[in-house]
Amino acid sequence: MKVTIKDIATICGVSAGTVDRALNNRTGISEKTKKKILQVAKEMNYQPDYTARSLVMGKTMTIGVILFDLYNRSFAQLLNAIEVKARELGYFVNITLSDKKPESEIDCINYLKGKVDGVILFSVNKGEQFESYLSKFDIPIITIFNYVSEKWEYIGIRERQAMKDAIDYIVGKGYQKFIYISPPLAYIGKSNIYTQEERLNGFYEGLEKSGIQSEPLIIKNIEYIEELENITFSKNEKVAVVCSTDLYALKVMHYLKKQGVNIPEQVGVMGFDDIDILEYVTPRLTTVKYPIEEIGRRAIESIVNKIEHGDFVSTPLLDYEIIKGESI
Amino acid sequence: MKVTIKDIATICGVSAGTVDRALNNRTGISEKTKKKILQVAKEMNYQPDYTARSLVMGKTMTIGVILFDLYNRSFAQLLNAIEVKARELGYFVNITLSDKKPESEIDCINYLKGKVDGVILFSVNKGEQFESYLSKFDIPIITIFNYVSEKWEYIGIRERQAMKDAIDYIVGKGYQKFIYISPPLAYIGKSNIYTQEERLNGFYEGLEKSGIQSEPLIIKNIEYIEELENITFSKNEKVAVVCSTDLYALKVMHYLKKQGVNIPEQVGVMGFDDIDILEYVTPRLTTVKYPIEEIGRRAIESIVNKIEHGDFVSTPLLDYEIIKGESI
DNA sequence: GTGAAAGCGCTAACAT
DNA sequence: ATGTTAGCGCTTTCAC
Repeated sequence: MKVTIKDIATICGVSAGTVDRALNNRTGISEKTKKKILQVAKEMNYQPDYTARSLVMGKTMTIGVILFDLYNRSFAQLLNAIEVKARELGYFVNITLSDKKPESEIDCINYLKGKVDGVILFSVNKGEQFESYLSKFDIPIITIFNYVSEKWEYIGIRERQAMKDAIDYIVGKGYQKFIYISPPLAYIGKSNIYTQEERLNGFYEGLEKSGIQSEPLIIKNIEYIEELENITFSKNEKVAVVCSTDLYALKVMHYLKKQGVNIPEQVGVMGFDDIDILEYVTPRLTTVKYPIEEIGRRAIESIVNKIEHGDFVSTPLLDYEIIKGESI
Repeated sequence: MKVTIKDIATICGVSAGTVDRALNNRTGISEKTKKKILQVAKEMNYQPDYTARSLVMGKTMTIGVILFDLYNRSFAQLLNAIEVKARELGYFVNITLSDKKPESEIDCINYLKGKVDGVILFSVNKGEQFESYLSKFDIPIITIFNYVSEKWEYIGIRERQAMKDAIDYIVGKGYQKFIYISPPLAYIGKSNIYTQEERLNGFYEGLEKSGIQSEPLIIKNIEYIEELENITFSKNEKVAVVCSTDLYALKVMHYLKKQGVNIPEQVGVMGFDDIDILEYVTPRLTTVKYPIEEIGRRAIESIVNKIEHGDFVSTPLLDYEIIKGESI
């Protein structure tokens, strides 16, 4: 049967309060009794009941995480980092998935309500209505990647600057014509696609800075490969296809290879994310790498600090690195 | 502030017991009072306190999951399925990662002790000692993928038969020489690599059935690419490189392409898992697909049934499908 | 049909 | 230094 604090108290001939003092390193107990209690507890293989502790302390020792799904390759790394860091600080993690549906995200929040001490939110919602909803939610929330507003603590990377630098790099390679692929942009105004918008902004800024004249083609269609099918890539044009995510870039490369187009001579391809499977793909995709695990760890640290000491640990936007592959 | 059952009781002029009856559809309450209570609860936006409920019911409504990491591409699908199904049945999911270290897996089990009502275990441990350890763990456990012993409920796929069929298929394509790559086999006897062993068994059975004479080369070295570097693939030999996991196969293809080896004419490559990124890789890898999400769902269903009604729902080994690509 | 009371295992405030 | 008591929010038993 389950060993409780009471059992130990009875055996040691002390009260439950004293056992509590011993078990939790509190003051007001003699070394002698403490030692004895600790030993008995160990012998009996005592395991504290976290539920009871939560109830009396009003804390669940759990952090909720809301993501839209787990299919983005980098989320595995993110969750790994979150899980490890949380455990290190004595917290559990409860992951919920919104499946990219704004309504479903609200469900997740409701679901976590009362079950967790804080929430790490990669939001697909935004807007006033959503914010007023979030405001009623009385536990700490930290947003990651998709910015909601200045009211909410945020951790992210310098997406805009990263894409701007990437364009700079590409122009340096002699590319003059640009195609930009980012299907999520179709959801502009409908859901929170902050990171995607920032990347696009960086793209424009990069073009401007480099003085590129020709108008870029922006593809927001999820059937972006079909859009490419309408384009004939002439031998001496050097078109750069900039993709807002590695997955799009991989699909584009796959298509181009099938068409017998030379990469990077004829068409260059650029990705963003540096997902781990790039290691297995030829040619090596040129992309932007950012410290996703760092984001996870910092999010946990910050929210735990908020829970325990009242303040978030604010983090500057994290830096990135351009991975120079062979695709552009 | 938080609304409790007591608040509602006071407002409605009834006792807490009655509120409980109304909120939880219990018998012994008049329609009238029930309706009123429900309405007040809604108006006040009452949210039950799951911690308190857990304490009194002795159940946490949480299922623990132990995996070694999240980097295997298919685990995202597995967890997605688990998460969704668990929520559907009213349970939370608490994921812990053992990082492939047997000691760390024990930590995970200890960690989950008392925090969950049941555990889904993808074990890296095995052996008598481990089993006696598991036996002391007094909540239901269901093992997936890596079989521990007949004492533990298990859900998996027909790995052996799948690999056997795959070999049959490959032989049918005219391949006569075989290389088998499976680095986890180096841990034989040290950790639980049941699925990998089964695949290897299937490989041997397949060769035997097909009457292949030439001895296969079995590579158990994690530096398997380096091993391949020592091999010269002649133009007219048709060597089949069978990999126990898609990730190895991708790396092998990547290497062969760099070497200018023709796939599948000169060397054929076979994978196992059908991870989603295969979609982006040329040539399309031939591989084995199995219903990983089904495993997740069934594991949850079975363990919840055990928790609530005392019995697991036993599941036959699940079936697979050979995905005929262009790599072999 | 409803109320009162006990108690889940633990912590914290107040006595001694 | 230690014991006593109350109570976290809920469920459940037993009266009425």
